[in-house]
Amino acid sequence: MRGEPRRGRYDSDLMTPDEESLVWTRPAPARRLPQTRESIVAAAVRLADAEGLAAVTVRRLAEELDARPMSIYSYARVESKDELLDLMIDEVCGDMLVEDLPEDWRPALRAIAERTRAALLAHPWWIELIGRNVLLGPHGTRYREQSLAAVRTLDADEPARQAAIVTVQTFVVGQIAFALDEQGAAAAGGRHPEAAIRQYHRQLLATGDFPLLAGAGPAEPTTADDRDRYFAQGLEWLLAGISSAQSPGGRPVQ
Amino acid sequence: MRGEPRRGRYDSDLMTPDEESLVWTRPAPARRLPQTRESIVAAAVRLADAEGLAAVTVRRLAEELDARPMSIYSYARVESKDELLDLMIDEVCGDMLVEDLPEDWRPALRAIAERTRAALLAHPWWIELIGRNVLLGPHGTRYREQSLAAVRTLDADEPARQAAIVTVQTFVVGQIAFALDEQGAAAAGGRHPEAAIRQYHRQLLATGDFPLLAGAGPAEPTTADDRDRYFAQGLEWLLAGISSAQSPGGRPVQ
DNA sequence: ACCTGAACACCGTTCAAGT
DNA sequence: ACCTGAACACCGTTCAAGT
Repeated sequence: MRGEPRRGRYDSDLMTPDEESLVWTRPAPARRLPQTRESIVAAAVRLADAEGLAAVTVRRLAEELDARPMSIYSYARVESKDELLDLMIDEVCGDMLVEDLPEDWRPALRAIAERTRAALLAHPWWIELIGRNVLLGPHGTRYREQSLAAVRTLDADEPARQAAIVTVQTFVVGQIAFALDEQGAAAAGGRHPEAAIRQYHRQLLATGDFPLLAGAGPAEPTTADDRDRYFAQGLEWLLAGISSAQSPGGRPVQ
Repeated sequence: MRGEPRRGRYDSDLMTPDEESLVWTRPAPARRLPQTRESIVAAAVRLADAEGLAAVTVRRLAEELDARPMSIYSYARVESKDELLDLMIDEVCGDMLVEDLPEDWRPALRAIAERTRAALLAHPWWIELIGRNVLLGPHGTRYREQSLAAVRTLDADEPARQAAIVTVQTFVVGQIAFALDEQGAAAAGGRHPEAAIRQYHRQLLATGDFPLLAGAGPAEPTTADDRDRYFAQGLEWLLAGISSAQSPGGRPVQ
């Protein structure tokens, strides 16, 4: 399959006269198909998912794709690593889109919140990139359109509808941010040894300055289950609050 | 005032025979008082506030304090730059503490939310550091105690009280995150030229795939006023929702 | 024109040498 | 013991040279 009849000793420009090994004993001709932008962005996202944003360096990415560092720029046709990050951001925005958005604002907002949460949990590094106009790209734009569609049936004035969108987005991002914070860099290499944290915590409580924390017992780390519950609970509170903005129910709370 | 009688030509070990300038024409003897941990952390926070987290490098910080890079580690008694960031994080947590926390859960949570928001707007880089156990330090611990104190009067079961805390924290962080995102790196150097964004946006809308965005008119950038309103509105919705968790009013929404 | 090796100006941190 | 200069192994990116 792999082995083709060898035609001559030096007919390949990959072979030099002093090269003694037989062609088929060496790895495939390194036919580096030039990577596409998509394949590079996908590789970068995979890398970030697996090892965190810090692992995404131009050199490392090149290694991953069996290319030279500077080729990343050429192949993906980006002018800087920043632009590559922009592409990664928008890729994840694509994961935040809900397939069949319900008509009603309440299930629609709930669906968006849950879909967004799932995407962010799958790509936690996305949060770290906030502050870079994360909803600017094509998928991000579609996401904004989706949010507008979700609140169409919310019977409130335009500012209230906009506030509802922002509030829900905001809530999701905040939830994930704190969830990631609590599990800490624990996943990302365990910056602080668990034992050290516990001992320090005991030491602080021993001062007597934190009666309520002390009363709460030995700070159990929040479980994934807890976080699911907090998310569901908070979201329902939010939706309940927003529904009070409905015109029939009265003026927006203020 | 500055000039003191010159006592001799070489009596200072800062002066060498070939040094021709007069003592008082040169800057003060560079009496580098060894910096304290506090002064170093304060300088780092100032630097981050003024030029962003990226500007906080060991070398730059040393320059700022007229010290050698490696002295930062000695003076602040930190083992890595990561630990310095931990100190910076906790410093900001100190700014999130409310002086006189109201008794009632509702004004208490509102006060915490507003105080937290003010601190985060003053130190926007804090958000980027989430994921590092931001509430682990002494001030962070006090902040957690404060949150527990705030919900004491909330007549709901423990999980609901915890959810209320998480939800409010979460909301604030999310709000700031999106606010920073919208103003983008605009402040931080303007990654994307305003004109380019507008043109790209027009181009996307021209596809007809975004009827609601198109109908909303030329995407006005959100003003600080808008953000204040969204924050206030969202917070009230949230508090209204939480109040539905009060035992007399019925079981927590679900 | 497209691709890329070498080099540049950074970074955090190690380490051995200073005092 | 405390402090620090030089060096190391990185980083993103420039640039000139290759094809």
